Amino acid sequence: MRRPTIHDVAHEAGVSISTVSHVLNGTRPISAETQARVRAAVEAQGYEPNARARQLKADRSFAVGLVVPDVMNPFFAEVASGVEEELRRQDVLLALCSTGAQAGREAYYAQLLRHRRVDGVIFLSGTGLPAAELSTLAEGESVVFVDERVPGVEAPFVGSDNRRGARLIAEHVLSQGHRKVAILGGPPALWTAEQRLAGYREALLTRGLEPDGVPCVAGDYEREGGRVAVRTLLDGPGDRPTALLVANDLMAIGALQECRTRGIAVPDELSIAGYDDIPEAAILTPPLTTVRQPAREMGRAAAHILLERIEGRPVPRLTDFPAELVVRESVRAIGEEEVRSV
Amino acid sequence: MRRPTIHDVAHEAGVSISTVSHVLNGTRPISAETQARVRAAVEAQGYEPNARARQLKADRSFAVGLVVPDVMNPFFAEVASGVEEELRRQDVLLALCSTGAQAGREAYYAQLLRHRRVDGVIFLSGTGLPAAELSTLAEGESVVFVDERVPGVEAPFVGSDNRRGARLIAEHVLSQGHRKVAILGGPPALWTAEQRLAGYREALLTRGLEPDGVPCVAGDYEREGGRVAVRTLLDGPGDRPTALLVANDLMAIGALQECRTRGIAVPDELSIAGYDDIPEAAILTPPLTTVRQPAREMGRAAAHILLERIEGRPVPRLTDFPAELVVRESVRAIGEEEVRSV
DNA sequence: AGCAACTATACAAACGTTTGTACAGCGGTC
DNA sequence: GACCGCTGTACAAACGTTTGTATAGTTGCT
Repeated sequence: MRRPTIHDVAHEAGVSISTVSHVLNGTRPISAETQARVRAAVEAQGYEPNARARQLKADRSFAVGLVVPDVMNPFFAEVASGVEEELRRQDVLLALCSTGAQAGREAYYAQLLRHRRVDGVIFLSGTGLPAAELSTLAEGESVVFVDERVPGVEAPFVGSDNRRGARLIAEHVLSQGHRKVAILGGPPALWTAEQRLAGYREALLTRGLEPDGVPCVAGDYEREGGRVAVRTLLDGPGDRPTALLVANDLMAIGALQECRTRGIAVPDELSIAGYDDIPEAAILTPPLTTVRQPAREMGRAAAHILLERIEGRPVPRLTDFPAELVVRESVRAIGEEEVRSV
Repeated sequence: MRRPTIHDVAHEAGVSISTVSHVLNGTRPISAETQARVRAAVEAQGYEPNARARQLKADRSFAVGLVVPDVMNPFFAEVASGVEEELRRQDVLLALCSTGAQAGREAYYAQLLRHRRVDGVIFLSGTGLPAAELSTLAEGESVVFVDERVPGVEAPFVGSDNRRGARLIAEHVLSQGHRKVAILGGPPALWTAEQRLAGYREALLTRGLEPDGVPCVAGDYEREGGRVAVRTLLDGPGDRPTALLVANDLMAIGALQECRTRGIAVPDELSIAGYDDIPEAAILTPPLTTVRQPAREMGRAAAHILLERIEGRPVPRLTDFPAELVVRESVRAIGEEEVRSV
């Protein structure tokens, strides 16, 4: 049973196809009786315009891609959720592309999305793919980058002030008296990782600590990676640190797990600070002190900007959200006695 | 700068457009020299076939929709991840649709996806939308349901044995000596909720308990919902239960939080059993005893079946994965003394 | 009565492919 | 030397819309 086309409707209504098109789109005045007949025919046949034909004609697909390292990462999931929320308001479909933080897959999706001629792409890169690669891949499409900035790329960017966020939390742990801190950073190729590191170092300097003196290892922003990275930190030479600055919450969770298996009490023996404020952060034991980024808002903003840009309207080159310190219980003043609440 | 079309390439190579098409698709033998000239022209112009035109002609969009209550729910995120993984192997795009478990949005997306003529839809319903609604909405599309079964619908279904899973975990807590148990169920309209409830009751009967005698409230499968639901359970008449059967992990987390604020020790004073084995389950304090569903596999299978069905090949009506008991620390034998491991 | 200015509709081109059909050239066969 | 079959290519139709242009019918003005 073939689905009816505009021809079938026109035939049944006894009018031309252009007339049908015009009544359906309201593109031109059509007499009331003709409209009625057309609508009746549409109803009778259960006609629905063929979106594919429409897309060809309009040279628009009413879909945009979202390239993201991993939807299972709660932070990315929240960004994705915000993106979708905004797109839905305009009946635009979201093509979800998870790269697993693999450069090959990121390139694959960039290419696939371009070949498919989606109307635009939101990039949340997780691979540090160089700007040159990305911008040729994205060439011709409207693109906006979110969260993770790719230096040297000219597209609009939506993010939050990672440097300031990192500084805030580092200052917080230092203000609690910690002098022996260690850093568990993100993938060095990533801009956010670099920014957060810079923020930590700023805070250290302010407190009179030599940044190059603090142990620092690079993680991969994932739970298991955080777990193994924290091992090298804990097994490293010198005294064990009293506080850990971890560049994202997922790795902080890994660190927490490692501490648990080693029997290191958090925060009594070791304070741990995270970044992102994913939903899990609040339900951990102990609840994680971290930095909140408005992930959903960022997703929404990115989608909004992309949509505006697709429409040809001018958009901001840079949209910056504030990052906010969230103090919970995983960071404690040094030497402070544990207080059992029950 | 207009993107080149097949005409431009044909012109530059001095051949007809059909020749270009045939060399690009290998649809017909073309002499080596002609091929070379065409490829050179393609290269020179940076030609890329217009997917929209191709889709119109082929009457395929090479995209499928995934309707899901909420990507931020880790279980659904994992299913989505599996779906995407499978689709990627065939260069099929995934349109992500989050309904927020709202029937209106579920209907909206079903309609949008049909209007957009995606090649198929994977439904993970979260609203208990009646079969009649859904099947008309999905009419004409290839559809497969995953995880959440909609009774009375004829489409292929991929799920896991919720009833057995629930029975397993209920038997586990009962085997630990608990007699005063309470049930925190899922949304009554949902099939999984009903199945899990049935499984719990089976186990209760086996152990000689009267199912109607155990307190039972309905939750919404979400964290906050679990939290408030557990309140009514804890504040209910009669003795406080010693064990809670919670129909999914998210609600179990909510229950855990509520217990923490009330100062109820888990599992010492109250055992809690979950369902789904989301990644968070393992990192909670205490780690959650729960039932594992192979979410990623289910997603993969659903995508595979959908793809097969789109190709017109026969597919199984029912694909059932096993559910598996995961014993961790949130359920403890009754009366057993707490043993501090450190 | 004739013409201008509408209004409502029809016609046909265009969007960029894929693919069935036609045909030109050519070597081989009787 | 006419015919057959084969290879390589061109032509044109079709997919289902949207939209610019043309036209028929009506009204109103002089």
